[in-house]
Amino acid sequence: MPELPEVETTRCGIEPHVLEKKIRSVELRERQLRWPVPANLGDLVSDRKVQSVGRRGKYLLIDTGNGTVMIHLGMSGSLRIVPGKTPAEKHDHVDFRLQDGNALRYRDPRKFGSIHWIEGDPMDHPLLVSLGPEPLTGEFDGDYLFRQSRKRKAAVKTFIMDSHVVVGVGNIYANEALFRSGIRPARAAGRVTRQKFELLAFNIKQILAEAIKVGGTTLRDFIGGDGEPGYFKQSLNVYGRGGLPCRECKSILKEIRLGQRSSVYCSQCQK
DNA sequence: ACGAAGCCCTGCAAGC
DNA sequence: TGCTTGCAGGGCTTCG
Repeated sequence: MPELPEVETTRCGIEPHVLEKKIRSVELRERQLRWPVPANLGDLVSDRKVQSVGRRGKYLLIDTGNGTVMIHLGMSGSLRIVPGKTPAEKHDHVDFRLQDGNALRYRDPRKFGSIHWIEGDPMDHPLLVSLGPEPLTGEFDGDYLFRQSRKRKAAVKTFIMDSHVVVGVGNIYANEALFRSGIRPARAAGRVTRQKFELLAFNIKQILAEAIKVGGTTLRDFIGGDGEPGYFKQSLNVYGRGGLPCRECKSILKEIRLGQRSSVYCSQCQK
């Protein structure tokens, strides 16, 4: 389940292997993802040289000069570099064959991901144009969250997971950031104090930055490996620990559902 | 404008 | 052991 740190780790991992490289051809084995992959993607990018590998939220942006390939990994997707002859396995849907003999391989068992072709400025694309700020920039802080949340009755956890508020805060890190900040996930966003939002914004940045840092140490796995950054083993305080004792105060962690997402919190530590 | 619910898909776990 | 059922999950879309 790629969250923003995994997407950024993926971006860093593939960048040195595709930047300035020419795409020779594209093999589409499965076009039915979240949205259909353009059938003529191969024609559009063949013989094009990759100009940059960017990211906006959880969308990867591969600029080929005449347009941009926009890739989302959904929750089970991965992108990795494989030697050209590596046989495709069951869920390996797309290969971008590179001039150097390697291929950039897209795998996505659950097909929640997507691949778009964008001409013109990718930031004008409907899926990107109304996204909230990047969490690791100065634009995102406690004051921003406070201002955006006034009169909002939605649960604060749902609020910070809304990509129109801020991008890249998935379920796992939302749970963890709220725990660290001492805020109950179900609390109405409009009733969270400015001070608590300062803390929350700080913790979101901290957690995402930590995860990206750890992900960076496993970059070698991107070549030929399974493409799974190993940082996931990091100890989580609440996510996946419903019914278990809180690591801080030992009381039993509660698990509820908010917006159809599992939410775990400590009723002692979080108010 | 906001919020709640629905939907897409597959692997895995639990139940029989 | 093998089959069936249920569920998780990102995020867009639809409906109220």
